[in-house]
Amino acid sequence: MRSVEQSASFSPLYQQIKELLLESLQAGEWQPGQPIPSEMDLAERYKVSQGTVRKAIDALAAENVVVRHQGKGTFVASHREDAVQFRFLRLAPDDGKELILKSTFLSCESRQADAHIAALLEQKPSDPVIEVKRIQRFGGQPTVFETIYLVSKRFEGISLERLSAWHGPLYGFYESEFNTHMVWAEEQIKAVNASAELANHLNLAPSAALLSVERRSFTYGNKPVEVRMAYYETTKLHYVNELS
Amino acid sequence: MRSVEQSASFSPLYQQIKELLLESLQAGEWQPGQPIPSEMDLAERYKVSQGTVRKAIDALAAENVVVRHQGKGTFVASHREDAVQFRFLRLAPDDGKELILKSTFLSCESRQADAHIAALLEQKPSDPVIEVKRIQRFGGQPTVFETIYLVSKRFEGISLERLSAWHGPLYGFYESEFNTHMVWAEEQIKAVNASAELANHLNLAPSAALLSVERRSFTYGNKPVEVRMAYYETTKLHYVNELS
DNA sequence: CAGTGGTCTAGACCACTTC
DNA sequence: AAGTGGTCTAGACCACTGC
Repeated sequence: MRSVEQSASFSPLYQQIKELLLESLQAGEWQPGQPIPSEMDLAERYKVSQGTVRKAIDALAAENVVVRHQGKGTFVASHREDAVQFRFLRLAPDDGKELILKSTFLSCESRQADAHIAALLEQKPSDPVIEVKRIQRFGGQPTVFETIYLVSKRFEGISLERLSAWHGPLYGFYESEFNTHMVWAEEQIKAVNASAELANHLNLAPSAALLSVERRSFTYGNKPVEVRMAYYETTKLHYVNELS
Repeated sequence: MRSVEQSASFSPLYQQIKELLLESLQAGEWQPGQPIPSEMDLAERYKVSQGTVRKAIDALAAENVVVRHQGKGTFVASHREDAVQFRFLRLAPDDGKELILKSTFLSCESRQADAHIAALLEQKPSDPVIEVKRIQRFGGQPTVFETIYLVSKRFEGISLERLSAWHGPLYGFYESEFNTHMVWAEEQIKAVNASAELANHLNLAPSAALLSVERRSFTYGNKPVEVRMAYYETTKLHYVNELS
């Protein structure tokens, strides 16, 4: 009864449906925040049972690609929604209060990527990348200094003005203005002593300990599109992680 | 047809089955590394369909409480298996090679918990706790200094000799010797400057930057049983995290 | 009330492991 | 060949949302 033939490496039907759904998402057929068709409609479209579509969507929901709402529908995940923020911003104040960061963008320039950044973004070393720098303040204190590298092709037209005019999480900005939704990211964390430049930016004694967080973010299809080199001043904040 | 009546706050059958399975695990009915009964047997036991048992086990597998092996059975998760190591040890060498740490235990004493530790372990401030200190070396260099606090009741008879005689991950030791399996943990990470004592232990210049990792680990039933205060020297290693 | 996702069942068949 | 988990189907019914 299965409508797709089996190959040497067996892939269950619901996996294939999942891939088809991902392709539609990648192609922009359904936009972040908007509903995808109902399970019944998709079952009809792909000529499989509702249960099989359900399993495909379950897998996408487990990966936070899609969000289910009983009685309403299934929606494409969006960074413009509050609940999603803390998946990518793993900082919390030590006193348990709410985290409020205030962003100031310092620069936004196109430059040739160095070999390391180019490799991380899967670009040719000669390709240009966009470099953005910003500071975030917590309770008035400069607390986070970030250098952000973006794949040029995807973010054409980005500027210091547009960044500064945006209020809200950066990933919401990418989504609204550049049609780019981040699906997941990997981080490498170290403790480092502040350089003279960093100490200056963050108003610290030189050699103060800072948390160094290198993040690489991926959009649909596991394409890396952003690399961040961040430094967190962690006397009043901490990075939170759950091992499960 | 459902064999359990509904209450004010609706809980689906498979959730209830999941809770029953967790109770059996907590009671030690099935031991880590050993198989639980087949889905058919469990369906018979709880008088539900195989599909419902399946959904309960799916949930437990998603939480890493249990591991499925097609054709063989479903097994209680164990820290004595290689694959599980990296869920709780999130360190990786910068050069991409394999991580090999060599443990040396420094002390193991019973002492009265201070208020903070007692609260984290959900003990009364007057209750005793066990305090263990150890150093881990990476490529000969002292790299990790840890102070570990354990709930006394669960770890009666622990000693420096027994700790030193064990080879392998500590969580495997807890499992084998004290019948205690860790299910999940939460970590709070900061960057700090090394104290004189730490600099001495880790053979560093004073005020070197160290990664401070405070971990609280939980066994079945979300009972906290271990707190760790660890310091990582991160010039050749980094902490890895995936945001998904 | 209709439409959505969520649960539960029963049965058939597939893939993998072990004997 | 027998037993395990894994897939797929079809149908019934439940819970939640919005008109």
